Amino acid sequence: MTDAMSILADPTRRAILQMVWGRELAAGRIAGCFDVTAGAISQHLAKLREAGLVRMRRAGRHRFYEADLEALGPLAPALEAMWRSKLDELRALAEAEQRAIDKEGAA
Amino acid sequence: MTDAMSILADPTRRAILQMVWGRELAAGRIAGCFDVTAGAISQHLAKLREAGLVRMRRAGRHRFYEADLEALGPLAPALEAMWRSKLDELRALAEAEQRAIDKEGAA
DNA sequence: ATAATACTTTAGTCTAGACTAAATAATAGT
DNA sequence: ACTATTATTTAGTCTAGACTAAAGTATTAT
Repeated sequence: MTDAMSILADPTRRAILQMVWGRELAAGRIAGCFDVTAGAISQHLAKLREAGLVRMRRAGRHRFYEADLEALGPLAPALEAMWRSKLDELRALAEAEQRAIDKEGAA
Repeated sequence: MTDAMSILADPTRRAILQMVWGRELAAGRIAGCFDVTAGAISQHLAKLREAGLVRMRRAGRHRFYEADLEALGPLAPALEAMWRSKLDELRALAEAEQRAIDKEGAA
């Protein structure tokens, strides 16, 4: 499970990566956004780090994580595109719903 | 396990996808290239198909599979790049070995 | 009809890995 | 020193999913 694809198969790990995409974030801040325990998130962060997909920096009792876009290679633009199209998808869905509501109101 | 990333986490499935990248191939021809049973490969093909990552065409008692590059979206170029750089990697390794042999011969 | 070929499906096993709770480590404040 | 805070590590559970062997489904050939 050392290759990037296997690491990124887990949805939680992808969500983490998305959170630290282009900005540092402390482990606690990350863990706070999920339903699972801090321990579980710490394990995910360790795997991301072992695979070299994120960098870590200690500061006092905090540990800041950030995505390593270089290390992701060709996957970096792919992920960005997927996340962007996911957002586009949701937006399109919302618009379709809005149109349905408008139509209903006009009837 | 319906998302493309989870489907592609499995190395066997990635190898299959690579085999049917840009050319149709019968299930049997594909299965022949792996150590696992034909049943196992059939299961992998079913998953790839359910996820829409490959297309299937019946012809007599054969079933031809081919990658659906459209469906892969942003992952298509990423995979191509990864496979290319993998090949480049292997080539570089082979050249390094050749240099080592040459050097040894000269000593 | 019978048999052979090409695949898939099913039933059941086994393991990787995601999770929790609790213990441990390291730093900072009082 | 003691306590709180931040995070990791460990031990152990539970489930998804990859695999096999065997049975099932089509299709073609004799």
